[in-house]
Amino acid sequence: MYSGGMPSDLPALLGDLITVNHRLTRVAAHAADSRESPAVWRTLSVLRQLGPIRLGEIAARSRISQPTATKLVAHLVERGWAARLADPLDARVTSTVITAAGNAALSAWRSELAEALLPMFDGLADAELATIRNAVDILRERLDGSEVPVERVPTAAVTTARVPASEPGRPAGARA
Amino acid sequence: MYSGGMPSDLPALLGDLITVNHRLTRVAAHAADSRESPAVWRTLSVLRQLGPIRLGEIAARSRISQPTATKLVAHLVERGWAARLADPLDARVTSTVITAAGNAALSAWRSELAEALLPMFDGLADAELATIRNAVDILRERLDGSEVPVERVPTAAVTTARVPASEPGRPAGARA
DNA sequence: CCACTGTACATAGCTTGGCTATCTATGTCC
DNA sequence: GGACATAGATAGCCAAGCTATGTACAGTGG
Repeated sequence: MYSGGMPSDLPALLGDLITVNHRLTRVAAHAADSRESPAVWRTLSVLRQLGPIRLGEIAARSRISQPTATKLVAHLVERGWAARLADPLDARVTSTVITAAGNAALSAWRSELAEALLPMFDGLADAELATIRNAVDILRERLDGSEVPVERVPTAAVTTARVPASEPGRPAGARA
Repeated sequence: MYSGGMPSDLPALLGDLITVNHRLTRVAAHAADSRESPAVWRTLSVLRQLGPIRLGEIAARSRISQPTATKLVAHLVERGWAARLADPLDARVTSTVITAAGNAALSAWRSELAEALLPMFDGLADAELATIRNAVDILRERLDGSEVPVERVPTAAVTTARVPASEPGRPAGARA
C-alpha cells in the first residue's frame, strides 16, 4: 500500500502506480463532462495523434478488442467526430479520421477537464509539476514504445509469433 | 515556493496526465489477466487501507455512487474477500472489512500485475523510477487530501473507535 | 409517546465499455 | 479457381457505472 519510503521495490511501485491510476480515473470521470465516456476521448486522442488509421490499429493502440473499436468508432461517426474513408487499395479496409468537430470536442474536453481538476492540483510547486510532467512523458514513451508497436493483434487465434522477446509471463490469451 | 520556473501549461499537463492514465488502465487490464476487474482491486485496496469502513465512505473514497459500492462489496463478500460487521451503535450501518483471503488475493494481484508490467518498464534508469515514484506519491497525496468536499465534518467522529477488528467474521455485538 | 425529518444502505432499471465467438467480404498465393 | 489469411461487422454476454426510489433506523420537536 503506502510505499512512502520504500526505494527500489519495482513491483510495489507498479502496484501503487496502477492503484493511483484507477483512483485518478474515477476523479477524472467525475470532473469531466460526463456526457461522454473516457473511451470516447481516448479514442479521439488516438485518432488525432495518428491521423487516418485502420480499425485494427485503433484497437491495438488502445489495447481494446477489434469489436470494441468498431463500436467506439461507430459512436464517434454518429457524433460527427470521426469519418470513415474507404481504402482504394484494399476494399476490406476503412480508415478512420477525426473531423474538425471531433478535434474541437476533444480540445474542449481537455480544457474542461483541466479546469475541473485545477483545484485539486492547485498549489503544487513547480518542481512537483515538473515531476509529474516527466513521469507522464516516461510513461507515454513506454506505452508507445513497448510491444504492439506496428504489429497488430491477431483476431482470435492463438499466436505467439508477435512476441518481440519481451513478454515472459504473459498468459497469451488475455481473458480466455 | 520556487516562483519563476517554467511556465507550466497546467491544463495541457492535466490533459496528458488523464490520457496517459486511460491508456495505462487498458494496459493494466490486459496485463493483470485476472478474471476480476479493476474496480474489485481498487475496492479491496480501500478496504485494506482503511480497515472497517462504512459503505458510504467506500463510495466517497472511490468516487463511486453508493449503489455501486453496495454492488462491489456484495461481490467481494460473495468471493470471501470481505466481510460485513453490524455496527452496535447504529443499526443502519454495516461496516466492511477485508478478510485474510482478500488480503492475499490483493497481494497476489499486485504481484501478478507487477510481473506482467515488468517488461514494459524494463531498463528504466533509477532516476526515471524515482520520478515515477515521486509522481505517484504526489498524486496520491492530492487524491487523499482533496477528498471531495463531502459536505461533512472531516472524518474524526466516524472513523474512530470501531470494533477491535481482529476477527472479521465475528459480529462483536449481538444485535437485539 | 408520536409524528417528522434526515441518514445509511438496498433495490430496480438503465447505459455503456469491454469481451468472445462467429460471419462476411476481400485479398493472396498456389 | 480453390484454399487459406486478413479486416472488419454482428451478435450476445457481463461488469461497472449511474439515477431514482424504497426501507429501516436515528434523532428531534410537539
